[in-house]
Amino acid sequence: MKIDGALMGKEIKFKIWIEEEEEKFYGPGPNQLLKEIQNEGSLSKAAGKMNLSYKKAWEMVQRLNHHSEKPLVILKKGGQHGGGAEVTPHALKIIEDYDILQKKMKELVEQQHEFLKVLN
Amino acid sequence: MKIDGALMGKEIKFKIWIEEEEEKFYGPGPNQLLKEIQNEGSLSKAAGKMNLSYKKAWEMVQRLNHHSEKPLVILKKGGQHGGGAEVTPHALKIIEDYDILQKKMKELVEQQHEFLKVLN
DNA sequence: AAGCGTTATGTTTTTACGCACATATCGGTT
DNA sequence: AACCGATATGTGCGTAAAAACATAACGCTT
Repeated sequence: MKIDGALMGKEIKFKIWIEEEEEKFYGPGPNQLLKEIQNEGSLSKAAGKMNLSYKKAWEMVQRLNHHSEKPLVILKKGGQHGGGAEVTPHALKIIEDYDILQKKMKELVEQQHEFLKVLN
Repeated sequence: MKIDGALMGKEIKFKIWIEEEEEKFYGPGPNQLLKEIQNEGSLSKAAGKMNLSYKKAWEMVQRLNHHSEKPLVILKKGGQHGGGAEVTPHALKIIEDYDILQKKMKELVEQQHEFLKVLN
């Protein structure tokens, strides 16, 4: 059986994000960053895993914390291992919710994808 | 009754597009452009309505036609009115399908938006 | 107090992109 | 054949985004 979507190489893609006062602060990037921070316990290592400059990662964290009542990431400098980063329980909740919405969107798109046939 | 989404100014936004071989060719911009072309019968006027340069609009049309088996826009140069632009029935079908998907996505997001509460 | 690894921040360089501008082309009308 | 309005296409400039580079600050350990 032929699957149109794959054969013709056309894909429906989408992106979800959260913004406040015209500023985007949560999306695919920050979502992944939070997960990496959770794994690594370090912002610089998390950035490295994502092929992201430390600076951009740091700015992401600032935006995240700025737009949330309670901090999502806690950064510590100095100390035994030079410092570190950890995510709060609030962050875990947001990651989960974002992933759920992402999944539902994906299902919706896949249901609907036969409209690409018009392009043939 | 308080509506969290409005009060805290945080919004969930999304975008859908179609791409082929890493190249985006259909999204909110082209979708609106097709509608404007249908109204105006002219690519330059359609571009004007969108505050878009003629060049960018023309490139959009090239991409649209390039990635579709059958043309979505027919451009004519010269003649009584200097030329003109019109959309094909295929374009109308795509516009419709895109708008439907857009609407369903919007509904899904609105259902799900209570997850913003975590940010308070 | 010296060392270490990480966070924190500034400066410079490069790249990408939009945008204005200029000009050519076409074909029906007059 | 001159005119007109729209399509067709190239070029240079300015700005903004991204990347690269440099350096400071911190606090525990030894």
